[in-house]
This record gives sequence, C-alpha cells and structure tokens, in this order.
Amino acid sequence: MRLKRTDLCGVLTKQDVDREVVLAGWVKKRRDHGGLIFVDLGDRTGYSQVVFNPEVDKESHAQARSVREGWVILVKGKVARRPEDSMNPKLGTGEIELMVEDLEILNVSRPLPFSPDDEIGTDEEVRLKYRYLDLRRPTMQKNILLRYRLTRLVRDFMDKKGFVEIETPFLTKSTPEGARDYIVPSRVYPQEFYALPQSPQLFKQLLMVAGFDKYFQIVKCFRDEDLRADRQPEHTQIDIEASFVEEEDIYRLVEDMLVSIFKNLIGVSLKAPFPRLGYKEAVERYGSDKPDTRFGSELVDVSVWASGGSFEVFRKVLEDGGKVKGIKIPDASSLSRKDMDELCRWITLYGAKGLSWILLSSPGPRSSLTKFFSEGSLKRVAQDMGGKEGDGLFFVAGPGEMVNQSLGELRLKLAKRFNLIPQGKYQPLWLVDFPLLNRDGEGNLTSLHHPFTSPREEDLPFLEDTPDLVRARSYDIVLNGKEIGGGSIRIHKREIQERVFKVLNIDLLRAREKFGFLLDALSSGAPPHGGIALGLDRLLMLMVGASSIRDVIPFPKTQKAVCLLTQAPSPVDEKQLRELGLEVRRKSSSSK
RNA sequence: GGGGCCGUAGUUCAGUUGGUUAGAACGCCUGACUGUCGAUCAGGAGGUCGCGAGUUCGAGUCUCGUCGGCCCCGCCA
Repeated sequence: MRLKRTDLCGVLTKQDVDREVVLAGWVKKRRDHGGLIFVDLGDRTGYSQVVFNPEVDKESHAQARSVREGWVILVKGKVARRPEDSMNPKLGTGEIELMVEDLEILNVSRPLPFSPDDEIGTDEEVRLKYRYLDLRRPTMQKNILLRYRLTRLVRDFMDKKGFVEIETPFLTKSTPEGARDYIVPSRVYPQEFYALPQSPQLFKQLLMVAGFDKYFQIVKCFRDEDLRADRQPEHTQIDIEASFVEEEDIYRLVEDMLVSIFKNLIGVSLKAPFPRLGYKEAVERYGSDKPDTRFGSELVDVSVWASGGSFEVFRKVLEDGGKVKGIKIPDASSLSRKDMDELCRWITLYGAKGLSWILLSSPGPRSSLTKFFSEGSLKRVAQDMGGKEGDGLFFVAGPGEMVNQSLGELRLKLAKRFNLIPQGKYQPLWLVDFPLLNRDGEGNLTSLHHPFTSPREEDLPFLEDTPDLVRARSYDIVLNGKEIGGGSIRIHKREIQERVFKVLNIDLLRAREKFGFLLDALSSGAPPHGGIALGLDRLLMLMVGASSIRDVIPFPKTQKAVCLLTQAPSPVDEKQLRELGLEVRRKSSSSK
C-alpha cells in the first residue's frame, strides 16, 4: 500500500472540510457521469461520497473508470463542502465529499451474489453461503459489535465483583444423562471417545472444591439435538459459580449484571429486584415454565362451569380427572369461522383434541358451545372470566398438563395476532420452586434441572418415598417469555449426591464409573456452592429484537446443523479414519 | 421420528386451464454523459424452472420419489 488510511468513511463531517485525508474501503456504489465519477466508499462506520474529477486529477479519474462495486480502494484527497444543491440530507456525511487526488486499487471483486445492504431482502440460504458478505450488512455489523460489547461488559462486571475467568476443557467425558453429546474419537486410544461439553457444569463444581470461590466463564457449549429458531448445536453461555452462596446471592448478582447490561448497551432500565413466580403457579396461570408476563390473558380453570352443560367432551374429561381451562383474548371476537377452524387444527399440535370458543361479538355472542350450554350459562362464564364485548374466549379440555401447554401456546399465538404484547418492554422474571424431579414418557424419574441440583433440606426425608414432592433449589431467569438462564444451589455432600443418583435409577456402580471423580471431590471438603448459566445468544436476540439466533452468531449452522459456508460436516479421508481405528458404515443412500 | 411452508436468470419475484422461443425489476457487460446519490440514455449477455422418474401428442405447471432451506411437534438433564 502506497497510501495509509487516516480516517473512517462514515464519520467525516463539515468539521473536516479542507483536511487532506486518506480513506480506505469498499466501493458500495458507482455513478459514472463520463466527466465526473461518484463513488460511495464504505466501511463499517458508513460511507462517504468520493468524487473523481479529471480537472482535479486526470490519472485517478481515468483509473476510476474501471473500478466496480465491491472493489477495495484507497483514495487520498481533500474533504470539500458539497455544492448547496447537491447535499444529501439522508446521509450523515451528506454535507461533504472527498475530491480525489490519488487512487490506489487494493483489490478487485467479482460481481457479488447480493449487495451487502440492509435494504435488499436476500434468502437466508444465500446469506449463510456467503456469510462474509452478509456480515458486512450494517445490521449484522451492529449485532456482532454488540455481542463484543456485551462480553466485554460481562468480563468487566464480573471482575469488579471479584470473579475470575477460568477455562475448562472442550475435550471431556461423555455423560449421556442429559442431551446427546457431540463425540470426538481418540487417536491414542482407539475405540474410546471424548465428548464436547454440554456445559462446564462438573468442572466448575470441581473449581469450587479447588477453592476458586468465584468463577465465571464465557464459554461454548455443545448439544447434538435438533435445532430451532433459538437453538444452535453450539451456543455460548455466561457460566457462573460461587462458593458459600445461597439463592439470594445469585439473584442479586444476576440482577445487577442484567441491569448493567441493559442500561449500558441499549439504554433500557430494568427494575430490580425482578419478580419471582413459582413453577406451579406459572404453569397454571400462563401454561408455561417460561411465561411472558408482559400481558395478561391468564389461564382460568372453568371446570366447575364446564360440568354444568351437556357437552359430552367436557363431562368425559372431567370424569377422567382432567380439566377445562380457558383464556380471554381482547379483540378476538373478530375471528372468522375459518380462523377458528384453523386454530382448532393448529392446537392439536400440542395434543389438544379440540378448541371450544365464545366470541363476544355484537349483536350476540357466537360460540361452538351453543348446543350444550344455555345462553345464560355462556354469559355467566364470560362474566366470570371478565369478558367484554369484542373479546374472544377459548377453552381446552383434557389432562391438566396438556391443557396448560396448549392454552399457553394459544395465548402467545393470539397475543401476537392481536398485538397484546407491549413493544419495547423488557420483563425479567425469576422462576422458582421447581420440583427436583419429573417423569419422562415411560414414567421414569428424571432431573428437571440436572442431577447435581440440591434438593431443599426440609424435603430430604421424602427423597426416597415421595420423590415427586421434593422441591429443588433451582431457578430459571426468564425474559419476555424466553428462558435466558438457569441454575441452582448444588449438592455439596457425597451422601446426598449418591442418594439422588439412586433415586434417578443410576446405580452405585454406574454412578462411580460416570461421576466417581465428582463423588470423590464432594468427599474432599467441597464447600456449599451454586451458580447459574445465562444464554448469551438468546440474551442478544432479545436485545436486538432478532427473530433468529442465527442473526447474532457470526457463523451459524442451518436447521439441519450444516455450515453452508464450509459445507461441514463432511466425510474424512480413509487415512484419518484408519488412524482413529474407525470404520464408517456406509448407508446405501446418501444421508446428506 | 413426525407435520407445515418454500425451491424459476447473479438477486428478489411473476408465470393463466398443461400448449409456440419461460418473463419483469435490480444486478452484470459495452457505449454516451461534469453534480449524481435507486443517476440517466442506447444496446447486450445471462436459465439443467433444485434433481430423478412417471402421466401426456406436449410438463416450470399434474403425480410420485429425492435433495436443500425455513417454522413447528417430539427432543433439548
């Protein structure tokens, strides 16, 4: 490079007029008038118009005729005030332009598959294939830079609180109790495998035993499960653990941190302490363990009313120990018969057999239940639920869990449709009082959080006899209906850990084989400890209002866990496999 | 493992009841042009209609399969 950059493209103003500057950047746009050539030269700060005028410099003007969009150039020249009638008020740098005296072409570019502007809607498949171009878009630049500022703020914050960042290994031991592991074959020990960590959980507990009483880490975690709009196979978490703490210490720390993050990075004031809601209550009132409490429309149990009509479905459900619950949605009486049919079909996704409804439209209410309930009875339930003219009431009958889930989902769906969610509002919430265990599809006990979560002391006597009733010392942090973190006070005594393993049907032999090192550590002077992990990507999603986690991750994977940029995963050489002692069983048809 | 939506030029899309040579805008190429900023004007190139099979005299269009992308259920301690 002959020339050396002196200034950034997007920040020049009329204060810079008459300065001699050198700008470097990408040609965003070129307008060739034959005599004059205008180029919008941009970098991550924005762009400035640079002017090639043969009367200023003949050579650079001649050279500029060949310059194309996407090329990388350096230009030297004097900042000039634009003629009054050609100022561009839409542009921060619109009052000035650079009169080019010297041009250096640093690199050419092929015509790009898409212009890296925010205006152009390009399919995500194309964006991911050329992610380096997509990342040039101002929105993506903003997101990635915010990500950096967030991690920096967290590190500063935790440092001030006396926490130390300590790295934990990525090549570690497989513990198939939780999510599916990503497995890495060992070359030195053929037929043996490492696993990529789903979280540094056990290591951070060992660090507590080691006396690093305040640990944190901004760290990648890996889970080989199917993806969603807010789930990637590798995600980053803010992982925290501390000794000699109780729930309140963690709450206060996280509240301070989130308040600081939102204040400093996006200028939003969160009110601390955050409200707390019991797990059971959340599920009964909102149909979710990560309720969005920015709006009402809570679930109401109307089983007593439902038993009064002649609707066989309700009666049968109630006889079988099920429930009938309802929600009230403002403005929903405008829904058409066709809308209702669609909702009926949609709600079966969550196991509901159907959807009953009362639309309080004028002149009179419409309902799917008119055949089974008198008009007075319908009016009464509407009144009980606080329904006003214009509202829609929706009912689901069935086993309690299913009713809660499906109505909870319906509540969210209709809230979006009828704009019940206040924009720009951030509502954090602690979810507390979780049970320690729940049952999987086959009725086996599994950890709700993870097997290292401490039961409440006063519930310990019931662990073996009535394990379903034992409460956990765990907590989730929920923001706007998204789970952004979870943690617990851990078990720090070997005896209790062994009892929990046993209740989870992990026998002593297997527990020792899988978690022997933890049990030994717990019997080596483990202090009481606990912590939390916050999902950094989801937090960012909420902060920038992204609808997909991919928009805050520089190089994300597709829904089928493929990197469209590098085409990973991919087959490896026969030689590599041999060294690892592996043989691939080929499927008759390609799976990718 | 399952359900839904989608796939046509570099990009975003249109394409009728199955019917001639598959169109538009932007982008790209060539030329003209000294105040443009979605520059303008004149001309031009660019297509395995994701792929395969079937139905048909004839398929971008219908059927089946398959690959890929997105959203969701299951899964995600």
